[in-house]
Amino acid sequence: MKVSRAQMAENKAKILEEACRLFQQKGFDGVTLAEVMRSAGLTHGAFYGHFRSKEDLIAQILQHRCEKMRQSDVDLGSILDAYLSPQHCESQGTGCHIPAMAPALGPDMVHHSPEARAALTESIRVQIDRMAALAPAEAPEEQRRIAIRSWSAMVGALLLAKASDDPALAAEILAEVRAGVKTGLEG
Amino acid sequence: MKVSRAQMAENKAKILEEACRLFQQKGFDGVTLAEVMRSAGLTHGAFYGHFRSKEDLIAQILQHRCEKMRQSDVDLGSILDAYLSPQHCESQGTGCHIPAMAPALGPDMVHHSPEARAALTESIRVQIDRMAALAPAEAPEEQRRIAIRSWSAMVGALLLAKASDDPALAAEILAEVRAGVKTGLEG
DNA sequence: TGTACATCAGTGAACGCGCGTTCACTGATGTAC
DNA sequence: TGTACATCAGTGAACGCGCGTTCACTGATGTAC
Repeated sequence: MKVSRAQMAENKAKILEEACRLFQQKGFDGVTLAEVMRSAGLTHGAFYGHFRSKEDLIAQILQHRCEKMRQSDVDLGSILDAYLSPQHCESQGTGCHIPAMAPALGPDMVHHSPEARAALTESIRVQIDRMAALAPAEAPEEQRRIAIRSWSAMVGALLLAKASDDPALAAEILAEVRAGVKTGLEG
Repeated sequence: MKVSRAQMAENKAKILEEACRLFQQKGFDGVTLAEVMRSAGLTHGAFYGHFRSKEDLIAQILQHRCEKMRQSDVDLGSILDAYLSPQHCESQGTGCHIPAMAPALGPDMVHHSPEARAALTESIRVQIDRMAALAPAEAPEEQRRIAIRSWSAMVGALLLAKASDDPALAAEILAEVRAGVKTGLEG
């Protein structure tokens, strides 16, 4: 049953969106293609009409996300709150962006395709630049330093909070790092 | 071919060691039991003489590491250098400890057994306490804050550095966070 | 505008490989006499 | 101390399940006349 071109584009977008959400939640190996396609409301066979392989999927997701990041001028202050909130740490379903994907996909990036790695690396660069622009107006190198330290702390905090089985400890880690990063970004 | 009790204990220790090294390098799903056993110089069938399952293996490793951490009074300053050095980030083979495992295993900890999760959570607590003890002698709560922020930044930095396909960017991230943490720990 | 047909997105059964797990067997260990 | 035997750590072939991938088929789309 062929569908209209518009519908097909919509389907592909839906696959990308659902896959992104699931990878973010469970990591690359923790998600099956069948699961992705089911979430997108299709059968697994249709997958290969849109992507060459699972590896190709992750590369396209990262490229797509990186592009989106470049375009949008989000208020990082509010991202910080959302990103490091206990709710986000637990549910993760809402929103799908590089900051949230990094802890889930970073570790086994080594085994992914050059395309995927390049896209994630580029995302890291963009993220650092964006955070640097937010840092109090000192020398640019100092802004960059603050950005790198803040961003690292955010990624590490989310990872540790997710790994912890104690919600209180997780909340403490997120709160401390959120406070620390805010102080850093306010000078 | 039965082996002596001493040899058997040695074999189990070797399995734990090699598995730890491999998991740290490639993550839980990236390593097969056959690979672990081959590295330990045994055949894969022998695995179930020592562990109930792959899941049991990761739990025992984390418990073992946590215990070791509690006992040893390592100089964290030197750990910091080693941990955040570009060499360590790339090779990873040398040394096998919670700080280095956290970025590799943290993300999919959600899917592991309660035992494994508990052991890792306890390790996070121990690590925070140890770092807090190193922070300049202010109020204990302030020491703890510094420890959480520093440790998060270290974990995040290692993760981002590993994810990056650009060695220069990786080195920069590690260097900046190393410098930042040092400053924080020195007051 | 209406009809006939080629295209091709999606379906779902089937394939095949990899990996965790099992099991019958081997032969060295270590104990009982 | 020496011998006979039960134990059991390790071996390696085999199993079976899950998942990425393929493929023959379907039927709606959209184009050509």
